[in-house]
Amino acid sequence: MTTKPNARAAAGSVDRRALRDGVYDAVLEMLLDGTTPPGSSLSIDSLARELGVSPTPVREALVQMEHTGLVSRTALKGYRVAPPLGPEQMAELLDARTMLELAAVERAVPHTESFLPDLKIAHAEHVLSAHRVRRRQQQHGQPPKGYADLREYFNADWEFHLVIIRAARNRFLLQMAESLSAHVHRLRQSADLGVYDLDQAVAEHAEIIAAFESGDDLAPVEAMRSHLAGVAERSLEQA
Amino acid sequence: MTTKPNARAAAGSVDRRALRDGVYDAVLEMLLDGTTPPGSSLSIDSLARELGVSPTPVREALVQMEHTGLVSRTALKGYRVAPPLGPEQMAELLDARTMLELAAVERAVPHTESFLPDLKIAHAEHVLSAHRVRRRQQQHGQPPKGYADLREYFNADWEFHLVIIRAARNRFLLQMAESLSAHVHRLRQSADLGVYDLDQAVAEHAEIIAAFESGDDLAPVEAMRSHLAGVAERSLEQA
DNA sequence: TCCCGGAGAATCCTATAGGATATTGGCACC
DNA sequence: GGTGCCAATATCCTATAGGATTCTCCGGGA
Repeated sequence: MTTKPNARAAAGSVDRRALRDGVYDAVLEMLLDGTTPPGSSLSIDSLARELGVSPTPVREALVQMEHTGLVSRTALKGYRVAPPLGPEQMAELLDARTMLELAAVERAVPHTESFLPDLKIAHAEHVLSAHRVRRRQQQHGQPPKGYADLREYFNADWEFHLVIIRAARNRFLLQMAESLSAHVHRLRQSADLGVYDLDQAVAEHAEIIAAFESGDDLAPVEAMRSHLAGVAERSLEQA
Repeated sequence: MTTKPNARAAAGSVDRRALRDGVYDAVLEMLLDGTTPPGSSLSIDSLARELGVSPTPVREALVQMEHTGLVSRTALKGYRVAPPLGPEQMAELLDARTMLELAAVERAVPHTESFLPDLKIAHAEHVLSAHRVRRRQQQHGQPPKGYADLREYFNADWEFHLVIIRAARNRFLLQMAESLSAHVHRLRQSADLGVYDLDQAVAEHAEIIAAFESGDDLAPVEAMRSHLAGVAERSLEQA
């Protein structure tokens, strides 16, 4: 979290964020670390005390987080951490993601030239973070679950996919992808295969790039399909 | 708003709603009526005074509404009504919707038997509300934009599609559809063709039902594709 | 032993107050 | 006449207080 690669291509104006945005990020990190037991209740006041702020911004952050599905609200009762993804929900998530990303690839193909550099940069960062995780894994034994480098690796992986989805030039597709993003991250660390998945994921990403470069319009779709099938297989075998 | 057809199939327990939920509905209605000029600013305090509540629940309702895209927030500056959908965004919306709904139909086909009754019920309500709008249109001349019967017609139309999407048995697909719903409604009243669209929409819905009943696995997809193409054509010719 | 009811605590929800920030209008100055 | 600066206002954002609701626990009765 040293850098903020949030690509606001508009102006360089870094408009100040309100406190509730910071609380949102904090709670998000807390949830994605996997330390909070799923199903447990999230008390507004507890979070407020823990973060050293008043309940008001915490409430708003939770309202904003509700639509992601990471927390569920019951009126007058409070918020609870979303239960873990069962096998069915995992399959549904992978199915929905596949549908979305294949459609995105189809729409991105005509603009290959314009986004291919970005894709290569994202891939480079992915390779780099993978290398870092691998190194860390060899030095120390099994790292803790919510390791910072691992989180960064996840982000780089997802960013690779986001570049393609952005290239589809459809803000609603992008919106759908972002609404799925939290669940995808949760799935990855739920079945914590992420560590063993490194080489295959990188290789498959490379094949996707190669497919875009081939000039064949159908190749990228197939490459992405193959990649997501691999992700699905590796995810479900763990469960 | 005499009845609440919110189909919570779970239990009959009508858990009391908090005030902020009511405010959300009120603001939503206000926005979907088309009376609020797009791009204008939404003052928290003004809304609070207008609704007779304190700013606190209004703030939370707006936070919840932000992710729908109907309002846009700038930190420390406030909320604004989303600008109207330009031709490009309309095309993107229809494209995304088509992708989503075709995928949903594919996945719903195996469960045709179980949801076909619901679909017929939804269609009946659609026909009914269409009839009501047509009557009203013949009696009085051109009704005002945010007419109650028209709103109900829109809801019935969308509910028909939702039945199919629910039958796909993928909560993430459903989640995506709901995130699109507000924009679909806005598009309909933006290009206020809705009034002249009645017969064709009803007829195409009937063809979709017939396709599901035919037993041919591909027919429903084609029927839906044809319907959505018609919607797109009728929407874009208005703009 | 099991079930029921009520007191207390914890939590949520709304209202209000005050500090912080952005916007607007006017005035001096070039 | 145009431009920049400064005060005044409006608005947002956060903190705190109090009412309303739900949960917990414990004791009495069947």
